[in-house]
Amino acid sequence: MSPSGQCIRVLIADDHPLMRDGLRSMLQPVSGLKVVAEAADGAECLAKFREHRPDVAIVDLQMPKIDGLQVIGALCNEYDDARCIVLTSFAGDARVSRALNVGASSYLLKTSRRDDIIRALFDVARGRRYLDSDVAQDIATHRGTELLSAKEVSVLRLIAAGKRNRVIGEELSVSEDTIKTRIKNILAKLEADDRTHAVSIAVSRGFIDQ
Amino acid sequence: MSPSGQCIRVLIADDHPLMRDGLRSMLQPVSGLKVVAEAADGAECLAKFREHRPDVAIVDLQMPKIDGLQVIGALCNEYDDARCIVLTSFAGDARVSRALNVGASSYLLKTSRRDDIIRALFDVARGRRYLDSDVAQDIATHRGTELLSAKEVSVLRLIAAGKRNRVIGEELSVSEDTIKTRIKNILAKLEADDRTHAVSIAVSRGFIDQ
DNA sequence: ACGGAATTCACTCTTTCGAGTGAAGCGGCC
DNA sequence: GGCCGCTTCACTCGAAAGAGTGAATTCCGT
Repeated sequence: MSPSGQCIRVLIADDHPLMRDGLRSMLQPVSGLKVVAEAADGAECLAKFREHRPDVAIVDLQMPKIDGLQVIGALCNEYDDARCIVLTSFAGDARVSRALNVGASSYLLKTSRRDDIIRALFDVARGRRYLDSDVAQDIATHRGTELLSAKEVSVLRLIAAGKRNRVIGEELSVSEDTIKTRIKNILAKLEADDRTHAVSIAVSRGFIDQ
Repeated sequence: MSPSGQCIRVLIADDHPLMRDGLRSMLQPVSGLKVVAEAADGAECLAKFREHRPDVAIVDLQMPKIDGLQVIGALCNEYDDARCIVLTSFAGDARVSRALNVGASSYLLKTSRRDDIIRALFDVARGRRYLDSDVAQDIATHRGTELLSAKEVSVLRLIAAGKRNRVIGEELSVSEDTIKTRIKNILAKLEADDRTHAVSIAVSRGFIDQ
């Protein structure tokens, strides 16, 4: 059933004690699964993974110290057979894409049903990917749309902070006209009506946080 | 220990199965507490509360069908002795204030430690209020700042949707100049630099969602 | 090396924003 | 009644934003 023919060994990484309790009590009664470690932040997650080498790690994206994305990236880099499942509160195609790009095998929402989570665990342990139909739908919807470049995201963040184009240009060491061009491209890519709308869309789709 | 001298009877309302599991398994071993019902949405929460009349209800704010705020408002209206604890993922002084205004006795974040949640339950069951130091700090910081009026919030929502002042005026059936005045007041109250900044602040402080 | 995409900057022109100011009606509260 | 905050509307004016175009540059993959 698991790569080792025994139980699938699971690591849980989430900064919410409640969520860890919920996961553990959900997985406990399932035969073929065994929670071997828990972590409350990114650094602890890395350490516990290296110590226990679980078959699957369930990782929240927003964690103290080290971001979940970085943790997954580091683990997948370090171990070819690392299998990570993202379990987070927020959808948004950009977040999903980034997670899959750094090596995650699955992206689950915390609203998921028990069955989906358990099925994802078994699928991922076998080396498959598992995507929720909602989540898959989400990326499919925006597949044609180009993701924003890093520079465009940095502009968006400064826009959200209330900076004017001239100030943004100074902070990023480019001309105000360049900022205008970037914003024009951002508006086109996000199909936004103006800068404010763009920030709203970017937040809901996960390009920028908060 | 509880109002009835027996166990404190608890209702859990949360649309996340994981979170309900976590709460139940956290509260189960605590003597003096007993989870008597669970609900996965607002309507179910109302029904289960009326059926079981728990001593304390732990309610998530974002739930399907009926919003947590409305549920708490209805319950506190219906029963003088209804005690509700908000347990949610998001901080933000506006959200906290609204919850307390409709009758909630406590506002906890899902990042809370087990001890805090259990202490809140016992305090609230005794008719006291319980506020996390972080949360209390949050409202204290913005105490001097006036909350936004309903009309101002409606303008903010339309701004976030990318509408221009003229269009917002048409949709709300007032003149564009009135919209400008409202925005000016919003910017002053939120100490925002421009409309985009105002939306960012409003989202993070819980005046508008998503 | 070549083509293409991304990036940068410039210039014009119209619309929109936001500051500043003033004024008037409405409602609650002391 | 009088104060105060909310709401409404009006008018001016300068600053900022966004549309539209064009063009040079760098970087990347084939």
